[in-house]
Amino acid sequence: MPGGSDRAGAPHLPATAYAVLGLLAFGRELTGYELRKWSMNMRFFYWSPAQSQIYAELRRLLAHGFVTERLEARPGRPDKRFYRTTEAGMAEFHRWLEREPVEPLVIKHSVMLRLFFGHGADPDRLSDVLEDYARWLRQQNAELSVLRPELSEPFTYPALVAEWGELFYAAELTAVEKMRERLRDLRER
Amino acid sequence: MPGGSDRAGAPHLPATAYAVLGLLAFGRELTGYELRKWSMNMRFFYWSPAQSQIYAELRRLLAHGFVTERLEARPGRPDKRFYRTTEAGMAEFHRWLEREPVEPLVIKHSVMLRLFFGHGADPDRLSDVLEDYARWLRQQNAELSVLRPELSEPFTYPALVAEWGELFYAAELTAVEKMRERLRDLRER
DNA sequence: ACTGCCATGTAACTAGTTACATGATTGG
DNA sequence: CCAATCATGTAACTAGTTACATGGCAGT
Repeated sequence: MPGGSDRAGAPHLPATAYAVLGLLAFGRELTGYELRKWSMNMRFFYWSPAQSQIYAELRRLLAHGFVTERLEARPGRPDKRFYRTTEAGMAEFHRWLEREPVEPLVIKHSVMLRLFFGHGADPDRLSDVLEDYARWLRQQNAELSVLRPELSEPFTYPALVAEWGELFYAAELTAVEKMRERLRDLRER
Repeated sequence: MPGGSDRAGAPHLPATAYAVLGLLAFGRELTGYELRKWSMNMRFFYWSPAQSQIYAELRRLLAHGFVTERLEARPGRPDKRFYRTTEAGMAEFHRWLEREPVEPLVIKHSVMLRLFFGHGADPDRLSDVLEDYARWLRQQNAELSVLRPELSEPFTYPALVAEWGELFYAAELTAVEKMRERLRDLRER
């Protein structure tokens, strides 16, 4: 199928492919390297794929005809590769965005997982884990509040998501505080 | 290495293995099938592995000597297999819980992802996506509030996590409402 | 001189999913 | 009698990671 034009309806690529395609849909010509950095800015709400995975998705998108590749020769090392969406790519992006059913939320919340198994642990150690997590949450929020004002003009929607992210991390922080209280109660009882 | 006793420090199994081991650490003898149902109760904060994955992890835990297997013959079909933690398994469980560094939070938030790329979509369609998500969030919360009171005695910590889950979904719900307002503002402007 | 960033590439691996098959038992 | 549940098993696949290699260029 790759290489063809996927005339026969939904190719449902993996989510990572749409993430890459979506980044290119902002209209700029980007390299795999730049895409990787962008995808790292999405880490607040979407796990960042490995570098090798980005390159793999680009090859796949190219094979589907959803992007074009422009090569720039760099003597003595591999060509630099710039990618751009095609019309077919934009169409597929819109189809995904507007018609593809939304996949369920995926969370791997390792902190909750440990608290879930808390009966096997020292409550103080659990409280430490929660405190570490709270620190990390504050860090995320700080990074987001730096990032958000930088998102203007074509990035209205990313700015919206950044705001959502801040709400998310703030809410998580208050929940963590409540859990630490609960742990204190359990210990005192 | 499998088959040995992992005397030489941390074997770092994948998170799924610890989830299974942790469930067994509640002390009951369980089948793969039962473990799968339990793991589905953890879907609120930890993605549920496929059935085949649970069985694979059990084989791995067995090979590591972290669980024992008891067979029950069932004429005409495969033996029923009951699993139980060993001392080594409990030790490994505690090591993971208390000393293994906590993995970072993994989220694949498909709704945020779509909103992030919202410039390519009809705002009404985005609002619909958010509404669907809100409905799902309310559903999760309803299920949790049924589940929570059932968690007593040895399940104090799971109950705690259920409470956290409710806070999580409720907070997410208010964030979604705010995002829908923002979309309305964007459309009216 | 050294560090860090730019930029691509690949091999080997592991985690995980999908989809199917088997067949008994329970409950309406 | 039928559907759902119990219970295991397997093959084929795909998504994704880890770890390494290459080498130029910019700044301190």
